[in-house]
Amino acid sequence: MKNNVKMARIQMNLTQQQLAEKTGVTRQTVSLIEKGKYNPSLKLCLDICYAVNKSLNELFWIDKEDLQ
Amino acid sequence: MKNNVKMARIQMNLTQQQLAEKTGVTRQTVSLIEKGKYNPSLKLCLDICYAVNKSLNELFWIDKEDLQ
DNA sequence: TTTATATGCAATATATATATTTCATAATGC
DNA sequence: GCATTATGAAATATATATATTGCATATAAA
Repeated sequence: MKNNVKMARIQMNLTQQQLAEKTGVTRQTVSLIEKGKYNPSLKLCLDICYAVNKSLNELFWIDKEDLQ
Repeated sequence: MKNNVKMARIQMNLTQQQLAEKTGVTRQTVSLIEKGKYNPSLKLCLDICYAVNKSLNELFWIDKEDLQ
């Protein structure tokens, strides 16, 4: 589950801890998502989008051929 | 978790059963997602997008003010 | 050298997405 | 009327996202 969360977070000058607080999850969850080790829920994806001012497509889109 | 899955599925002339088969889940899961009773995983959202040829933003975006 | 910050990772616990099975109902065609 | 298809829903089981806690390391600042 590759994504652009880390890049967007850094652009917004947020630490993992700060993004976690803004989205209501723990730092570990943010870390695992950035590392591509989790398959996050839609609600969490949306909360991350709101926190870093990006769209679902910008942060989470993966072309069909590139999934798995 | 309101979304546009049902509309897109019908546009593609797919039954819930057919969409479920294309996305590798059960009919019940498709039903609950269309009804807004589930918070689906990103991978399933992407699989649905591929099946109905829509983007994450088209099917699943919710403005911040409209989430809960 | 110490202290604080940022991140990664591992182990266990909990919540919930999803599967499985079953039943109900409405619509359609025979 | 009966059979089939499409959908909704409920009950229980399973897999996994997420929480919690704790530890390790690197970096920077004091």
